[in-house]
Amino acid sequence: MSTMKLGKITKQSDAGPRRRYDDACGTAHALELVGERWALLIVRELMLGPKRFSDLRADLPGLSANVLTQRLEGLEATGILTRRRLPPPAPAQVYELTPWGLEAETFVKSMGRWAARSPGHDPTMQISATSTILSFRTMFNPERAKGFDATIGLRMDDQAFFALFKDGTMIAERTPGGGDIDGADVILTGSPRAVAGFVHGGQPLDAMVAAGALLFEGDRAVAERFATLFPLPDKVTLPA
Amino acid sequence: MSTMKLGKITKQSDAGPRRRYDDACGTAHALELVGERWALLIVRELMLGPKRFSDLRADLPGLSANVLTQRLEGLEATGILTRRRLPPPAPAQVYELTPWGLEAETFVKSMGRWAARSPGHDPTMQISATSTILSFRTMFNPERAKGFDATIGLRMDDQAFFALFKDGTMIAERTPGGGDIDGADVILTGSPRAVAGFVHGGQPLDAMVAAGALLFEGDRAVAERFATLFPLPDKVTLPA
DNA sequence: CGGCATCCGGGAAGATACTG
DNA sequence: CAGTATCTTCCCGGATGCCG
Repeated sequence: MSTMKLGKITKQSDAGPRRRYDDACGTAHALELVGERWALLIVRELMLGPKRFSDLRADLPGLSANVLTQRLEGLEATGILTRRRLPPPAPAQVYELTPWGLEAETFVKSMGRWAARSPGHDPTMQISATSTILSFRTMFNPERAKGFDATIGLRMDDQAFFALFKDGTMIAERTPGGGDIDGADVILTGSPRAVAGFVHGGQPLDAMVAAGALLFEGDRAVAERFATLFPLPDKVTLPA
Repeated sequence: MSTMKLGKITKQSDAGPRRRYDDACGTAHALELVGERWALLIVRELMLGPKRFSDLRADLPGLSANVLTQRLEGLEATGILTRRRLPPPAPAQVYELTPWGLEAETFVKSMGRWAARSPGHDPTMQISATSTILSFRTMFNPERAKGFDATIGLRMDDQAFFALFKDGTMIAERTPGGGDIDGADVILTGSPRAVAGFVHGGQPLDAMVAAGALLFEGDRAVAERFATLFPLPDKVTLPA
């Protein structure tokens, strides 16, 4: 084997599914873009900002490196994400949604809201930090946030997020560097699952803190109020 | 091989995908419900009312009976659709979305709108009658329909549809029996592809009628106006 | 360690033929 | 018309290993 670098030639980086639907319908085309297994979950994980290959692997347990590579190639080829190299300080490669890729948030949330009504949906399973924040954006009820002005800081999986409430609106995002939420009225630290259990599952704050699942700092009343702003939709009752 | 009928015993009709995502995120659960190949397109085809097995096969070329059976079982088991037997006159079996299944229209349309911006989307391909009507619902622009009061009848694939415009709103549906659109201001008859070509593709009515692709009856001005009410979103320009 | 390529086993999807 | 049975193909998932 020589050291010749011919690898790229044989690569024939095809993107997209080999099996077509041959359908002009927009929905069918959407499925060709993000309908393959894991594709939409990868998009979801990038919704709050760029991530590295290994971040994606960590946040999507069960997804093999093999398939992740294929999906990233496909999503890049269709213009949903781009691959970018970070500046010298941390010369890592990250994957980032394009503006159009970001627009997928609309239907990703819409799908989540619909599926949350399924009798088969179990909200107590493993969940990623990104999914948790997106679930806030999905289930946020402006009515309930009337008159609630506060900032909530969240630490999950060594990342920092914040939710800023003002005039019945919410902005929920990931902080760029991973820090800088110190001025928040409340800071909650714990696994995404614990945070979701508190906010969506209605589990009492005291119990979770006592169990060591959640770390709490700041104004207790604000935290309690925060947990009421994201009501889950009613479950469907199957005709059966 | 004996003629013993043991088939049902070994059938173990499981529904849903064997491969799980194990993710509490609503989006992930949605993918377990309708993320398998063809599943969402079957849901789409039922969006305007019940259909028979063979209707679905006809409207989804490329989908084999094999897979259709599996999907229908899965979608029934999760409560997205039900199987119903029609009364004596036509003792056929039909598949019908449950109320919850119908709610999927929200994100089906949202996906379609998003994907229509894809550079890879080719609206001139084959399309089903149902998709065409759904594309009207998706792309309808109330602003452009201000002051437009009219009823458009459509005949596609031996089914009848209508679009009723009033006060800047639109109701677009399939007629139950397949007829009764005779009072419409305009009646267009042709393949879904031809209708979509006229409405979305901006192809001139005269040319299409001359080519025999479209049959036109009624008020020409109304027809021309109708074709302006569903502007497609701008295509994405890839950074390349 | 991050980003792949490669090989392998199991299972889902596709095509065709066949049955009540 | 409404599926079922069978065979083939190919995708998915896991493991391993290469290379910077």
